[in-house]
Amino acid sequence: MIKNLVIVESPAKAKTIEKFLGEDFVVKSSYGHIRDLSDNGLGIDLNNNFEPDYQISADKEKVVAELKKLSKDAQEVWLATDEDREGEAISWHLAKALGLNIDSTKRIVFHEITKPAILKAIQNPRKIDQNLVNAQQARRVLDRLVGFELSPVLWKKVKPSLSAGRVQSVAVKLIVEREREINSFNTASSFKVTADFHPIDEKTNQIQAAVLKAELPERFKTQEQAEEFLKSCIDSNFKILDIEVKPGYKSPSAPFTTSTLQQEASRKLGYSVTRTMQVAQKLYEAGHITYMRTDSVNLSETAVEDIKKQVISHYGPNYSNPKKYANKNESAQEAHEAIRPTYISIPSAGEDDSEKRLYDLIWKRTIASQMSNAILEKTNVKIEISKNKNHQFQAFGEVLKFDGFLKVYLESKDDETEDEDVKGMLPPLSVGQNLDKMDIQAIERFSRPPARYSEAALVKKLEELGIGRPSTYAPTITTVQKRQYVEKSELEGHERKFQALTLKKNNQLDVQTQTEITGKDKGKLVPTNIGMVVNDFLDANFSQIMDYNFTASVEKQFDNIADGTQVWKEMIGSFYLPFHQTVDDTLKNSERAKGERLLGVDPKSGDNIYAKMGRYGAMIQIGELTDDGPKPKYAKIRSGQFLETITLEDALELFKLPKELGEMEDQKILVNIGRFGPYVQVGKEFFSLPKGEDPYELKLDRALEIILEKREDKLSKLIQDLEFDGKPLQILKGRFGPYISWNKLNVTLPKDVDPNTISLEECVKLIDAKKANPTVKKGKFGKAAPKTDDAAAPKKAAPKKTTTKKATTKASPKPKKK
DNA sequence: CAGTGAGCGAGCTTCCGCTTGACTT
Repeated sequence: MIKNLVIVESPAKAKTIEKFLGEDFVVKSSYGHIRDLSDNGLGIDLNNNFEPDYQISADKEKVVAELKKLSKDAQEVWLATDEDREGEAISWHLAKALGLNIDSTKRIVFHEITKPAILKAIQNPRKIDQNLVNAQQARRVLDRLVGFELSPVLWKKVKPSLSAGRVQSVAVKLIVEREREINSFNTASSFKVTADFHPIDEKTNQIQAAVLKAELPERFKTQEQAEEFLKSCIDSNFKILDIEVKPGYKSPSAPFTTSTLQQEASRKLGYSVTRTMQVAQKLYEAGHITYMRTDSVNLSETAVEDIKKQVISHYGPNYSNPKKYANKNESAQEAHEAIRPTYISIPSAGEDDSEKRLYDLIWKRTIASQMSNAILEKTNVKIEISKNKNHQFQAFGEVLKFDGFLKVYLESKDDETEDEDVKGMLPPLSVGQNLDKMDIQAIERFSRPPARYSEAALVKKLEELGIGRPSTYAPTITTVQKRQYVEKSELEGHERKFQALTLKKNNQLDVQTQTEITGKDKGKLVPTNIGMVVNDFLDANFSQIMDYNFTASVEKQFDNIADGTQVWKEMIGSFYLPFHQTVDDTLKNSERAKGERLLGVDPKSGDNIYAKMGRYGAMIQIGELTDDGPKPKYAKIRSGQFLETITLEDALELFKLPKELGEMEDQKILVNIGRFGPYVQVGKEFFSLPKGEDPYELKLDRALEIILEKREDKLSKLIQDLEFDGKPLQILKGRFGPYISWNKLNVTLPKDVDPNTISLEECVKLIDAKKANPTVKKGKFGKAAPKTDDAAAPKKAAPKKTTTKKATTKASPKPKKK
């Protein structure tokens, strides 16, 4: 018999709260949502005013059963899920699933896990807020409708198994549009002028050792203009025209939210967003940090107080500046605190290096957020050029007068500024002072296209648009890559020439052509061909969903539902009817989307050459498919090439394979690209090219090398070479020990059998046994279902939702035995 | 595994947001 049962969402939270509440309270966790729309079909009754069909999620049946038992036993049940839309819905679903009274069950909320906050919550229970629950139902139903109506359109009009959704499709759109901005970017070059001077002592006229670095605020468009300017410096005198000193300051950043933590961990530690979340989860479970999925920058009062003490004792009272940060983001729901160390007095925590580094980052950011501004003194110096009054050099100086929070932490920036102006201390200077010129340089610089999104930069953008939630940022990025809409870039870059003009101290003008590497980009998000085709199709037909403001506008309506000023089913109705009409129209009227583009004409045959999507990916086609004419020729596009940018020359290049390299053992050596990548072929033997090797560049010697190497590899794995039923039967060394390979069937040998002496009869027995009882492949990742299971596989009783009708038709097995 | 790109049809795929483990190969 228990007095009080409290249900929260996270088990780690349950443990902490149980300690605060004492022995009259048992605290359990629901592990997030426990019910969801049925996954058998749409899960929404369109004929009954969008009535949702909820079911207990398969992996939650155990939890629900346990909670049900405990709640029957308890005198009082307290629903303490998070204080936001989803949390309210979880409470409601719990009440429904556990059979609790919706009107009398106590609902409590807190958004920080501190003893006073919990005790206060217990003092102030309320009822489940049905309006807020309805707002969540609207959100859920809308997402299901959008996802489950759009995806099938893609299956029919683009390719099977694709997906679309309110969040993922817009994420892909951002990446596609950015890539197009880069493609259409016109690089312009201009000349940036920098100069070094020595100050001259006003009394003694001595040239001093100190160096003053200056630059011209304007840039020159042409080399001629730059040269002309440099020449005007030859006989000029230089002197200080003006010195302006201004105070400045820098403020610390707010404590971490999920999104800012992902960004900083990416910039400072090089973690992917998934890695950041995994490491943070570990720290959270160990009790080192507060909850890591949050959109709030708020710190609890006790935390602010603790941090203040920590700052004063470590750095002194001058460094302390306790303050509250306001959330910039309108869509924030602030159910939790910001991400901070649970105990700020512990400066280091974590099991391994990656945990320690992330904790360190969180600790510093948290401390810094409650510290004083850094105070700077900024100096701007103007330098006169006696023979060229149209221009003035400028020098910038920055002196840190008080470091403040910079003692602990400085936020990084996304764009590594190319020629960052070195702002340091300036030498002592005075107005009217003469300067001695050293080298003056005019270097050609190129304008840069916008940067591709990194994972974390995409998260930042999505958050700004109010799209997605802290718990979904990392999964969304995984999804768009899993669907192969987006890839991580691996661009090597190429050389580019630029001009460097130097006016030497001796007034000689030196002109040099130098080279730099440009266009190198690794690990950034790049759209694939299929990503672009799907994006364009959705954008053309479903502009409402693809609008960056779509989420914001439905969020406004969800807010109205939460306020009780809008009825959720009416909101869904007014969205769904026109939306569904568009789906129908698109299915009926739109062409299959292939991203087809006419590249030009084949110089050999005179046929048209197209770039387009085929069943097996992006390809180039020469000639048209007609009823009677010759078949078109096809070639697969190479990775890194795009349907929308590939040139005719590059396309023709693709048809240079298959290529004959020479002969060996009276057979031709061919090189080609197959379904599984590039390979070399001799007779009936195939050899995959090692990764990174270019089949177009492959030479005969290297091909022979590869062939011999691979043959040796195979030989070293061969233990016995036998024959059975007219087909070779081999005993091979494999990753999981010795195995039999025969007729595309692999059988691992039992441990007690010697692979060197096993007889053919024994092998056949093992093969027959395997055929009679093949191991069942289960597991949800089993995308690559083996196609060769000819022996009737006793499929495990179909997991869910196989209607009886389907089951009976399936139950009569089609014997395909040979 | 290895020169696919036609068409038909059955049966499958799919969303977003809450939470953690249990699983591969």
